[in-house]
Amino acid sequence: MGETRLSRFLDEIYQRLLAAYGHQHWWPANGSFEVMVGAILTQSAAWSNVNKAIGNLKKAGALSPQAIRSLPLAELALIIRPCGYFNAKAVKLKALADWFGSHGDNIESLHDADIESLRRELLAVHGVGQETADSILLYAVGKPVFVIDAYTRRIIGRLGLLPEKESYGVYQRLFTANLEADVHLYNEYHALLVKLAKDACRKKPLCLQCCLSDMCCYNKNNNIGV
DNA sequence: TACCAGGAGAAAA
DNA sequence: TTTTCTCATGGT
Repeated sequence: MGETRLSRFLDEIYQRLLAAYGHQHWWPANGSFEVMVGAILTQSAAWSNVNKAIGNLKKAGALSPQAIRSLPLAELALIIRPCGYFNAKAVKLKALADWFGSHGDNIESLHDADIESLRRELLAVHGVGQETADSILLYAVGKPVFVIDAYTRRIIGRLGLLPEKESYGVYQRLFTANLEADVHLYNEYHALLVKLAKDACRKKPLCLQCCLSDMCCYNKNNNIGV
């Protein structure tokens, strides 16, 4: 990756966010399988509610791939009820546990797999879309994959780098083509974007908090296409 | 009361 | 192929 104005700009964003918020210590979970479960449960759900559902799974002794596979669907749904969409997510968790089982319930077995084939496998699992697959690859498996979510779109869109409705792949390439493929960097960068978006004021479209407020409309000011 | 939260799959157009 | 609908609890 060459040093470009865009890569310097993305690095500047990262440095400012890190200075403003510090390390985020993501993903907030104990172990890789808990990360995978959280990635499903957090779909269109507030993390506080996901925490309740994960707490319920722990209390029920059901936070393992074996337990999720063996629990009756209705019982699993009841356990994860606080995070919403519980019937749909119970089906998704079972599909994920089945997939993990096909790898021997062993995260180590995934470490040597190449990213693209592993991503294709995950996308074929019911309930796993691009964001969920990439969250699992980055935060559970430890692959250098940049996660794009609604928060990332909102911030990058408001900075003027890309239209908010641009495709997932284009958003992902914005980061991967301009940053070193580094697991720690991708981990922290995404977490910091989420932190900023949660702090930002939704009622003011260009209010991105003080640390980035002067960087808005980068594309217009610098005439750089991405 | 209404809106939103660390999406994705299925159905309809 | 693209858009719309559905899934649903809990906090603000």
